[in-house]
Amino acid sequence: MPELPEVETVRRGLAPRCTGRRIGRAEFRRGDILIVPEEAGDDPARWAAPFTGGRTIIRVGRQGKYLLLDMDGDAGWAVHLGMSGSMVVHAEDTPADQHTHVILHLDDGVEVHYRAPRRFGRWIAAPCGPALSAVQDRVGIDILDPTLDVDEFANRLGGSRATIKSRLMDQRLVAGLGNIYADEALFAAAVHPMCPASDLDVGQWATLLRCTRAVLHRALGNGGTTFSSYRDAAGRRGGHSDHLRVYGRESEDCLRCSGYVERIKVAGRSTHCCATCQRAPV
DNA sequence: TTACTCCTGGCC
DNA sequence: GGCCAGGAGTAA
Repeated sequence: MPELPEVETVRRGLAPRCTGRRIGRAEFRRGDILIVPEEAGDDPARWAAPFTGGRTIIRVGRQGKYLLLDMDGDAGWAVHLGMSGSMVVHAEDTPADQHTHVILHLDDGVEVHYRAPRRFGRWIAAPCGPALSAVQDRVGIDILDPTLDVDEFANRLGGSRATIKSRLMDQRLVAGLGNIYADEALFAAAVHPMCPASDLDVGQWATLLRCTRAVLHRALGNGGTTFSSYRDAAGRRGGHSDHLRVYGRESEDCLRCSGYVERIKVAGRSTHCCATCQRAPV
């Protein structure tokens, strides 16, 4: 389940292989993952291929969970991996299975395969601007953006009685966290996931921001978390699964106190936390 | 704020 | 055979 560390790992793998390369041919093998301008009509894949082929990739960026492929001619793609997507660099003429929905054939023979078995991923076209312009209304400041300070973090997420976990996962407020790392961050900060966001005090906001970033950096250092399908740009699994401290550890001992990890539902998502050392809402 | 939808592989 | 996982959009 690609969240920020996984998407950033993919980006770091793709960038050196793709930046400055011309896309000789772009193969869009199915249209239903594409979000393109209305004038594309009912055959988005047919619109997307010439829009992409022949252009040069000038930057591979990321904001939150979106990969941003900027191309020359002021155009781009914001690519979301959904929960099972991968972007893998292959040699020329590598066979693709039925889950491979996009193949970019680069001018040096490299192929970039976008695979998304569960098809939750999307390619969102930016027809006349950088890739980010296609998604800027749905993705807020990246949680690792150094210009995001504690005050702004608290301003964005606080001011609502909604649970802190649902606020942390709202990509429009702060982008990058999904279900796994929201649980990990809240555990690290010893904040209960059901705590109303507006109840956090100044110290807790500071701790939460610091812990969230530490959790993400640690996961990045391990190449992300793989449970089943996630792969980096070289097709490798992530190594962080064994380092998770609370996610997926239902009824096991808490790693910080004498309590145990329980699994509850918060905002409709399965949530792992320690009811003993993560301060529960009053 | 909650519930449903999309989709498929993996598991019981 | 059915349920679960989950990001994000939408509907109730």
